[in-house]
Amino acid sequence: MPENAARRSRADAERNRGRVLQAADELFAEHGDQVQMADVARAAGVGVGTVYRHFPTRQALVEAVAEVRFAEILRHAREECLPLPDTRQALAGFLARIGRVHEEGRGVSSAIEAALGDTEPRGQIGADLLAVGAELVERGRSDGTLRPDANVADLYMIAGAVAAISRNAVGDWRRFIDIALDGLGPRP
Amino acid sequence: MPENAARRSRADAERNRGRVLQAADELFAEHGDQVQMADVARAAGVGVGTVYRHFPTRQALVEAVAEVRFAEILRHAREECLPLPDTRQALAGFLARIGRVHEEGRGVSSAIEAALGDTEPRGQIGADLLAVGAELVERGRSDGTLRPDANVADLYMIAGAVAAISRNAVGDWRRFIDIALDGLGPRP
DNA sequence: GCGGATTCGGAATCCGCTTCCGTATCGAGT
DNA sequence: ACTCGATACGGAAGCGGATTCCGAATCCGC
Repeated sequence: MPENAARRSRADAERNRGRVLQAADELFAEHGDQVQMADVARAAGVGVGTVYRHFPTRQALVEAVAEVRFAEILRHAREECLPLPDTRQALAGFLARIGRVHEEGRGVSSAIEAALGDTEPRGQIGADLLAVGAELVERGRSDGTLRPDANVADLYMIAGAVAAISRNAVGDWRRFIDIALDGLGPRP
Repeated sequence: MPENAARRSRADAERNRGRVLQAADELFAEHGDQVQMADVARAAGVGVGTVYRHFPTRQALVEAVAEVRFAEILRHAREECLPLPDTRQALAGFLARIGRVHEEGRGVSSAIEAALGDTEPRGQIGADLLAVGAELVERGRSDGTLRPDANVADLYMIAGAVAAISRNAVGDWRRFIDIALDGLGPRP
């Protein structure tokens, strides 16, 4: 079941792409930014040339790994958080997943920051995440979980903060989520 | 007035160190991470070898620049924030200075993050900043500006978040400061 | 003003990302 | 099943930037 026959005709190429991506994910997670392209190639059992065939640049590889992580965050948000009846819990669960992913994949995370200067995803997944966030914030505003002037940008900003805190192990990000959501709650 | 005669006997060395530091500060602030050691040397009017004599590594140079910025934050905190009678204003002013410094020196800031994986200072200045923060938090707890369980680690964490947000231009960090301080305020 | 110690300058070296191209493999058509 | 053009592979060479090295220049106590 080739995802797109016009784009990728050969099966071995697809398989190698997957191997490289997985090897990169694991190595980045374990050794962080200091992983070299040659290491990735060796771990994936291919030559450097092959790595570059699929990911034209080190940064592109890092982004591809990042996209996998963000896709997971999006899936979790849609399937686990949106259904929760308590909006506060939904928001906390969403942010907590971001914290956890960045904490576990600290290496990936810092590699992304180093490569992109920003930890948030772009493209389709980014847009979808924003949409889910907007929905949660809207719900929060109408059910009184959030103050009336709360908006997606606030959530986005807090998400970035959670990512930075967990990535750098600068403190207890779970506590931070509580503080931030209290701050975004209705004014007394 | 040699700061330490035993450590630095020759005056020209001291002068060159200063030139390099200043050139690096300006270049990092303007061009960010992409500045090369040779650029710094040229801008400072010295050879690369001289840069390396004073800062054994690119990272060491970045850290030295960072220390200058953090010293400025510390000075501001002590002289401008501590004297403020309103603790909330003092905390906001402290955090705002962090935001501003990171916003203006975005290049330095990301270079630091790239080099250290963390944006907070170490050593004496770091300890002093922590002490000032502790004093502010203590005041806030006793005068009711902050909730009873607030602690320095919370402030430290929020400071890290402000730094990350302003560095990455991920949102309005002034608004974030308000939200975070509301969250750290007394529970209703 | 002299001499040893210290610092300077920048060419040479090292290292990691990226490119290039001859070789190996795939798979559509027969 | 076999052939052939197209596609992908591997890894050596190219390149750019950080770091090292060492002879020349400069400083400072005497």
